[in-house]
Amino acid sequence: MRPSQPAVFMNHIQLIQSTAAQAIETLYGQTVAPDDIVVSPTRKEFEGDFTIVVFPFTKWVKKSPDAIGQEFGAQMQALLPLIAEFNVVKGFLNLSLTDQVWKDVLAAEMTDPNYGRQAPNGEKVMVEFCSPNTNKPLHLGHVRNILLGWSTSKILEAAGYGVVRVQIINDRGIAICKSMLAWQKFAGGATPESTGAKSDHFVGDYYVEFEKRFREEYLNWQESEAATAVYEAEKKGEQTKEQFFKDYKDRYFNEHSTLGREAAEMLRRWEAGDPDTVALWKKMNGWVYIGFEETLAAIGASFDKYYYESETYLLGKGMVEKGLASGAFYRKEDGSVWVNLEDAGMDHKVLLRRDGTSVYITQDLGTARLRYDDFGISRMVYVVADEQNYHFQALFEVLKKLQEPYSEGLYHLAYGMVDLPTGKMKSREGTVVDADDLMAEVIAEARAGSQERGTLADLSPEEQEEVVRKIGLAALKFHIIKVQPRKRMVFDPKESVDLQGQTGPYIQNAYVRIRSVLRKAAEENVNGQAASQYAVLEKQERELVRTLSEFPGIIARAAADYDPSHVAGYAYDLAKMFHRFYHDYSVLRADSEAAKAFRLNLVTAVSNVLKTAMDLLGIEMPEKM
RNA sequence: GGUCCCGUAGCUCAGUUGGAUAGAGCAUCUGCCUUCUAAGCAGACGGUCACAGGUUCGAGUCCUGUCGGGAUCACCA
Repeated sequence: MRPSQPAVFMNHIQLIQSTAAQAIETLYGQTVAPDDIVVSPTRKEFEGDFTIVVFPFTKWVKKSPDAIGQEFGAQMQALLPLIAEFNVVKGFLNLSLTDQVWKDVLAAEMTDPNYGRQAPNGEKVMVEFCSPNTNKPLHLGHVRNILLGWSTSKILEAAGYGVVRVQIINDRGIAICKSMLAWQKFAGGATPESTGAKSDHFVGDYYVEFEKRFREEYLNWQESEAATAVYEAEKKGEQTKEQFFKDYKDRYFNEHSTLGREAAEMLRRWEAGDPDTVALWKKMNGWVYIGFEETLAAIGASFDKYYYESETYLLGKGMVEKGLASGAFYRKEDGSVWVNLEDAGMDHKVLLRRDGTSVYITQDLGTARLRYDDFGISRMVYVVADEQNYHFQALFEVLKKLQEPYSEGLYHLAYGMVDLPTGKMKSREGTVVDADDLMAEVIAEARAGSQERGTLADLSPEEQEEVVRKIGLAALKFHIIKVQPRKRMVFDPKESVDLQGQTGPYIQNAYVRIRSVLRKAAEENVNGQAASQYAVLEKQERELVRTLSEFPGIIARAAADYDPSHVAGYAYDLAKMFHRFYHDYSVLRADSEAAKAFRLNLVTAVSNVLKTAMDLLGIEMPEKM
């Protein structure tokens, strides 16, 4: 891969900024940092490519913004021959670059398929995402997580980082024991093979079965004398029986429930390494992993390494010892170990229980170190829902106190919950949207749309299905990834299968239209060689080239912010601009050979950028649709 | 109660370090396919940027407060 030049867009703006700084020096005798001068792309209702805001200059000269704009524009033009002309509207100086500038950047770099991607910068970053529990299949929340993690990792790669993708799988604990117990008691030896069920769903069904049986058991118990006695003894004020037992559920599970006791007993046996229990655990987790792999493959995500909590949950004690030795942590009289995070605006946090066992954060300390030892990364990104904000804040502070070498490069990519139009997803109420079902649904919708149009008739059934898969997944993925991560989002299944408007398929369609033009161009032996003869660019053509020139900067910003939605928004804007151009102008029937050649290069560049941008979002492009 | 996040059109969302008349899509209505793919284009309709102050030549954006929604504040994970 030949890496592209550094961001041209930044170069043009930076060039104008430094020239403006020079002009300010000359005209007003002031020294200003180029970065402090506001230069932005000119809004489309005005004439020009870039705009300088001259309002701030009134500090130095007693003139109207218009007068300053005029004299400043003239000075800029004198200093920078690339500026063809300028105009002043209110306090805004609009500069137009020469056609030659735009023709040059288009020809020099934008027709390269790798345009926008930066050369390796030698830094390695790890991205952790997905990280499911093994008792249930993946759902819509995981889908958002996976899309964010995958996309962020692709964007970091494009920005020049070496990327390691990992997930940590919560394969232990009471949840999977519930599934194990329910299977043991109620399955009668059934397996995914014997029932034909997708294997992670099969295991999830036993988790649901456990919860169902437990609920029945609890309801029955509530009628007993023992339950009434507990209620009478412990109710608070005027609490009704119903309210009381709602809150009492966890204590019932731990103190009275037969199923609860059995599940807890199973967890104890697992922790003790009981061979039968471990064998059952391996069997059921094995089923889950097969199902997860199918789902991940369908989404199009893959990982370099899997970490398992069963292997990491005891890690971190050594680091706690180290922190004690260095005085970063302290031990209470009861033997528990704590860290004081008050200087970071937080509380004291326990790191080891008084019996010496680990807590959640202890494990993450050890895992962070393990990953550093495994890969030598300098940065780690954790894609985890925002309910864990406090945990990661604390984790990062603790790692800083331990002076871990990667501790300045930690980032929690927090994202908001996904709600449905009907409200929150609740597994207890069966409103969780399953990942496999969701993908099947959007693909079915794309299939229906495609059949209606009949544009794929000349493809084989397999090829048609491949196109339909790409379209459906594009709709789903774009719908989710276009929203800023930190925002809670409402996911309306009806809207997610929309194929028109601000959607993935809309962008795919722009690409497909270009591919069609390029196929025709090849048939007609049209190529881009005469492009340099093209004299005057149309306004829409200039706007397209300028927008293309923003692409490297967009990638850089998305990488710096860990925010794929920037790329999504940009891809949509570019596609929209292209669709309008396509409607208003013809490539292959342009007035001159020069125009034909120039436009061929232009749409080639647009197709490259759209394809790259969508690739960074984990979305594939079809050749036809 | 403390801390953090969110609040922009009927709905879903954009809105770079403060800059021009706050933008898209969906929905509703109206036009445009013998012409490179109409999953498209153009137009109409739709706003007290939650509210109130403040800073500024200029605030959706920054500061303070209020209201509404969410998360979190375990020797759970």
